Amino acid sequence: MAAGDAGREVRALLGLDRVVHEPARLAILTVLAEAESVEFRFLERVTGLTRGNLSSHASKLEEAEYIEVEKSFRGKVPVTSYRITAKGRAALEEYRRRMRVGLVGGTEE
Amino acid sequence: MAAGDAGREVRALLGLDRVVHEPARLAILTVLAEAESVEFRFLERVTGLTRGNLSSHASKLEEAEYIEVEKSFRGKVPVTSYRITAKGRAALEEYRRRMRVGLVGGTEE
DNA sequence: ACCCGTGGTTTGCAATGCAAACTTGTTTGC
DNA sequence: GCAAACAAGTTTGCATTGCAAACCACGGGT
Repeated sequence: MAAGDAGREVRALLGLDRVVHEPARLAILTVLAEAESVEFRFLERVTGLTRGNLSSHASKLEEAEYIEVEKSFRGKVPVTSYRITAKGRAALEEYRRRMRVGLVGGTEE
Repeated sequence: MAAGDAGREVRALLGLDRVVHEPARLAILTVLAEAESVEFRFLERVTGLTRGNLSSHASKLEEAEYIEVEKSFRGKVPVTSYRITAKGRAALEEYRRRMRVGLVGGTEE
């Protein structure tokens, strides 16, 4: 019945950041937002993504400068760690804001 | 620091219904969820989508049986109206639930 | 008769998500 | 000490899909 002013909320959905909107990347950013630094293997386990997908989504987040990558060695084995950037955190916050606005009436009826 | 149990919430994101997840379709469903029946032109205005996109997204929602289409005439001009189905409403509710779970900590820090 | 506006649908292209194959290096078995 | 298996990611190929632009059908002016 609030269809008259649904326009504003609904358009918030249309403006969602596509980079963040992809579930795999949203999952990655969500995890990174809660820790200083997260290792590839940990992300793999916690998200359940395959290595391939995790790798390519991480690359896309890196291109967008939403995360930073740190490559090092633990002993002799390579370890890749990720860290969310300020830009990434801002994008995630904005995404959440928009999504919350768009999810109007989730509790009603 | 709640990274230990982040897995459950994060995986909720990975299970998001792709049909609903597309912003244009989420917008359409959101509007339809709030009214008995909605006309094409109204949807066009309120979402800001082009006719082409609106038409094809509506087709996809119809294929998924999330909405029903009613074609009629107002005088001599064709009018297409959409109505959300029970299945569509359920899918939208489930989507919102998952998204809310996944959007953990949106207010913190 | 012709052009314009309304109400949609179809088409073509460029982007992208996913899984499977590949790469680089290390450890283990014999 | 050499080959096979394993670890940690990355790259590739394909099939899907979202978007915009072109298209179609029809009624009303002029």
